[in-house]
Amino acid sequence: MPAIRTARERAREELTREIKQEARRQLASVGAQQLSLRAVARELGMASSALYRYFAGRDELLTALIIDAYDELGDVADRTLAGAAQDTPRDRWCALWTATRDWARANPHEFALVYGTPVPGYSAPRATVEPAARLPLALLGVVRDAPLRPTPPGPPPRGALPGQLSALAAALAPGLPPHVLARAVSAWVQLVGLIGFELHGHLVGSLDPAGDLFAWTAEQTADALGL
Amino acid sequence: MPAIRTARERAREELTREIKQEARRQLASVGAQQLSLRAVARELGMASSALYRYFAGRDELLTALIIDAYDELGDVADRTLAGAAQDTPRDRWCALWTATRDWARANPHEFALVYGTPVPGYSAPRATVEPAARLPLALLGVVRDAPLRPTPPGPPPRGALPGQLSALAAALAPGLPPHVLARAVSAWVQLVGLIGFELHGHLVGSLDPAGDLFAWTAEQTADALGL
DNA sequence: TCCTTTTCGAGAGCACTGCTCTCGCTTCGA
DNA sequence: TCGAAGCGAGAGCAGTGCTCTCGAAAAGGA
Repeated sequence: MPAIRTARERAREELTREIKQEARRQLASVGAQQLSLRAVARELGMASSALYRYFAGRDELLTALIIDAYDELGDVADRTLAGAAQDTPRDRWCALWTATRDWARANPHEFALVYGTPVPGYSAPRATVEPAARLPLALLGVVRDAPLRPTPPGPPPRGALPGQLSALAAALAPGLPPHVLARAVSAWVQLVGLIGFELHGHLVGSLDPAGDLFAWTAEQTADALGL
Repeated sequence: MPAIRTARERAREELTREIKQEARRQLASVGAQQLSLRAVARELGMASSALYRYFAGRDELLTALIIDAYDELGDVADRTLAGAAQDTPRDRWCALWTATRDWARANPHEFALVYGTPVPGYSAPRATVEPAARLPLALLGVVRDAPLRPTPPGPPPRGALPGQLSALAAALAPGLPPHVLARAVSAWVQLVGLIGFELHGHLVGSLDPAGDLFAWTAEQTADALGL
């Protein structure tokens, strides 16, 4: 019954949204480190102390922004896949890569917030793991649902890795060979790592602009997976 | 003539070193974000304002720490290669990977400082690029000096990438085929990306502990390079 | 309708931060 | 020897996250 709510509840929900919205604006313009509760309150025309009625502190506000960022990236992935339903799996894979990079370049601070250095003493709350998994799940879904060319097995997993891989496969992609799953994880690391390198300037002077390197890496990983 | 210096010069050098040392200690314990000039000064028993005689500000102090961290990582790489001079190139490659991960796990805040989200509005000064290049150069050196098994060429580089790769090859590893150089770059991204994922908790619950995944990735990249 | 309980916003205040400026003291070099 | 330069300390400014209290407003039971 979302219609019959007290005026207080509606106001609270609206203000919570406005606070997040303004915080997001500041995040986009100055980054997470410089995000200031007082500045958010100032911009909203309220006392900074009043903000604590809605968020327990800076960390909780940042957590909300992290979840939003993960969800937005997950939405981008879902939309991309929906728009490429008729394409080959390989094209869907590359489309996901491109969409992720485009989002990251358009929202560098949001990308840094979720895939960069965590804020100190901050450990991701439970609520973040589900939205965080959306992008890797979308990537894995393309691999899972595709007819894969056979690929050479590569180096054998050792130690705890075979168990970890089979547990992961059982939960997410039953039937996927372990070495393919391992390569999918590698691809995910490459996707995020390469975007991070580009955004944080580690490629400046050698491989910047990185668009073509990025496209090559997407194809390289698709090859390795047998897509 | 480093012997004949005024007392002032010697004191300045020593204090500069002590400031960096204390800052490093704080960096290791609380991270870059929480690094406080005032706390450093307090610990050294001096007024915070006096610190500005030695470093123009927090950013400059952080830059000094960044350079130190890159150099320490470079030293680790050099020492590792020196200690593995008799090993096969493949073993040298894997030893570099392991040493890098070990250093990162022992110095997570330093790793985050150099490979994590840059501080806001901060762009790496010229002085950092040379020490920053030491680890990738060491990795590339192993590949350059090794007899490589022929590997399938993989997807062709397009757009600006062939030019970037040949310029890079000309400067660092003449004669290295472009697709091998591209894979070396990919491997570098994977090395740093995987360590970042592990340190920042992105693998918790699925592939953590990540030691065996890491070893597998090292071997996988070695295979791809023909090592 | 009244009255209690809960919710809320504002303000003051605390303990911090980075950074600047000034004021004396010490050291250096001509 | 004496002026200049380097240096440390202190006060101060503007900003931060966060807490506490107080009065007003809304909510809901009697």
